[in-house]
Amino acid sequence: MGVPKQRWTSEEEAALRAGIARHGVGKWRTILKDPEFSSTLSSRSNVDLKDKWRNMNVIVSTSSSRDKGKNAVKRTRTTPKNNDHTVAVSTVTSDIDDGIVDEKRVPSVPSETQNTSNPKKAQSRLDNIIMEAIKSLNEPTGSHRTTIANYIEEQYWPPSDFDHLLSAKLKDLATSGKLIKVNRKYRIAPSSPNSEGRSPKMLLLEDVQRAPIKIGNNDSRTLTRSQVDAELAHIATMTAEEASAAAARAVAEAEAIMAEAEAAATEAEVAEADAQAAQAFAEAAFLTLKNRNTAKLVIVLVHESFVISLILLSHVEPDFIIPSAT
DNA sequence: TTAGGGTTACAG
DNA sequence: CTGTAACCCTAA
Repeated sequence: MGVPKQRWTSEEEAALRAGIARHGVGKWRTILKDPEFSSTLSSRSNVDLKDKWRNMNVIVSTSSSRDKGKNAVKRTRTTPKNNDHTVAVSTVTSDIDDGIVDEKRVPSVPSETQNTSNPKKAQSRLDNIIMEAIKSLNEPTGSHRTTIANYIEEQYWPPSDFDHLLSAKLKDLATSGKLIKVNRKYRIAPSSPNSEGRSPKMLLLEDVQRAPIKIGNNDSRTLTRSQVDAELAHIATMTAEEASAAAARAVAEAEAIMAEAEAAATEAEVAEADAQAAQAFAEAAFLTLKNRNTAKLVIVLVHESFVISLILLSHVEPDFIIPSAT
């Protein structure tokens, strides 16, 4: 028929992103009904939104596979060893004031002191986040620092000194040629040296130092609502800095635990072990965070890799979700 | 209505 | 031919 394929325009993509930021992932119908986006997305159905979002989140398996060998590997498959942990996320609560996004990813930014053991992927996570932000903003003339900061604040949970870090990083990236600065606006350099190694929206918890952490493998089942509430109450009294520091430590420990779980899974080399390890990891991670007085924790398990998302907000309803794998 | 698998159209 | 993005189908 006359409409071969309706390619998504950047306006539509922006509307979708904004809609998701406002209503959350999965609320396609809601987004569509929002007068704010209904106009630009008038020619799209809720299913279209879902599909588009899926496409935008496709895990880019860092190509490098189309050389001479024929890698018939699915792109969603990550190699068991030294692989990356895709952090995606989802969840949310919404009753907070407007402007608060439901979906946040947690960058382990607070401690920018971890690149001592990996000169290869020298890029820090913040760098990746910045690149992603600029890419997502997709402004033809580049984006202002404030715009970038705003985007990151919506997508992640920035540390208190984030603005300062951002400025430093932007300057650094511009100096190193990864970004081009024009009239106070930053844009991705055309031939970015690492144009291959970036996954659009994945944050990686990577190469964690193995730590002697023991996974409490018992009946530490899902915590009850009241337990979480109690923790929450405690959190409410914490200062942003305290919570921030606690979260940073929690993330570090969670990463270590993840390394453990991953090792276990590798040894067992069985899908089932995968699930078990993931389960153990989830429980351990949660306990760790619980002890750290984290306000809100959301753990999502996915079949192929362990996906963990930690959300720290001081005054929101706690969510605790552990969908089963497979 | 949504999530996920499958199919088709298009570009490189 | 292959990979990607839009679109379709259907179970839950």
